[in-house]
Amino acid sequence: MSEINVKSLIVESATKYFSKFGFHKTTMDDIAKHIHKAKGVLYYYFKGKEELFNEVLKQELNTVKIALKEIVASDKDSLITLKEYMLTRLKLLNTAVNYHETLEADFFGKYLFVKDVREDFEEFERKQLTIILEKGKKEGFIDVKNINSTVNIIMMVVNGIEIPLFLQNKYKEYENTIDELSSMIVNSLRTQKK
Amino acid sequence: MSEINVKSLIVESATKYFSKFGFHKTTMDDIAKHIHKAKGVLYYYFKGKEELFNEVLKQELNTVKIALKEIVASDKDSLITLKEYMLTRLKLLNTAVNYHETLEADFFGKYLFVKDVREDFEEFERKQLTIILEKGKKEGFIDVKNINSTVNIIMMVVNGIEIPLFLQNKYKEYENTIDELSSMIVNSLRTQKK
DNA sequence: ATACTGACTAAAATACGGATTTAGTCAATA
DNA sequence: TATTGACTAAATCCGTATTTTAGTCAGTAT
Repeated sequence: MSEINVKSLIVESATKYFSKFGFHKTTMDDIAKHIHKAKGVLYYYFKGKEELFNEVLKQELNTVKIALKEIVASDKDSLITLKEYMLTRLKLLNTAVNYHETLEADFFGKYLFVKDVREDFEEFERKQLTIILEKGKKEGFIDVKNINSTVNIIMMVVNGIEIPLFLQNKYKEYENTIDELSSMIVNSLRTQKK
Repeated sequence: MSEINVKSLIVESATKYFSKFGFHKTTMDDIAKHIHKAKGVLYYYFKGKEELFNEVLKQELNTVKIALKEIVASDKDSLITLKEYMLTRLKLLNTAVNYHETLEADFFGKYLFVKDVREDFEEFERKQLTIILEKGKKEGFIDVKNINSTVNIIMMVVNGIEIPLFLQNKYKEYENTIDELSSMIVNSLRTQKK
């Protein structure tokens, strides 16, 4: 029975509950009962509920990270890569319900304990975008004076639309618009033929 | 005393209070006392608190509308007009505190009574952007296949960044990024020289 | 030492009743 | 038509009692 890692069982169960009911409506007892253990064992593996949630969130974002890394690593035209990156990012995050819950962290004082994981993800994204833009610049497809500032803009746009998209469930409705928005941004970076 | 329009006195006073304390922290009595009238008189001119707030919000947005109309009516290059439109829009809305309060309308069930005014403003903006793009298309500066769809994108972007900008007071911090974002969007619409 | 239990505690969330505030009404008045 | 101010009903506030739940820990088993 304990040949299977209990810690990962806990995370698995926690993922189910947090995803379905959210952080507040999930109790540590729910999770413990679900894996037929006493509640105390959760505190053997995790400092507390917040740390456990962070772990779940981290794993959720990790699958997104992996997919995005793959896109960035591809040897396609960097303009295509950028568009794919944006579309995939939004598509995958659209199903990341625990991430959705933490969106409130930015706008209220809520979910402050999730700051580290969110910042880590943001840093990751900045890095990937920088890689894409640098590659594009080197190859001559992309023309930007200041890469860092361009990254800021893209981050601002993709972060900005998250709330209407995810918290108001408008993703499907706006899918087309998102696609065209991505194209638009990519176009504005395309090296002009003079 | 009543040669001056009492209705506008009420709105003036209401504007002060709503702007300073917000909708919930302002009482009808506050407003009435401030103009040395009995509370009942407010209900002679307005159906209730919500209608009064709507009137205040309407006027607040109206000054923005007027400024934006002026920009759209100018005979500058339509690409410049578009950029000016976006920057002015954000700059003016940044100080529209009652509008800020209604931003929550979108993301919670709160402030539903403000729906009409918000929708009216959105319609106004779509109209202005359409005018700019059509003019640009006619003059050959702007190259878009579908104007309506481009309007959607621009609306999505400018609406999207409102929350971080206004509710988190990041306007000053992001002023540069906003400027570059506007340039970027404008650039993506610029007719390519082939 | 490692993994786990389950009773225990303290803190947070919830429920509730009573007091207070406040939105909205209306008959009277000028 | 414009305004008053007392009145009502609804919402908010507030303290408190109750319940739920996060987190602890001494003890058990392996």
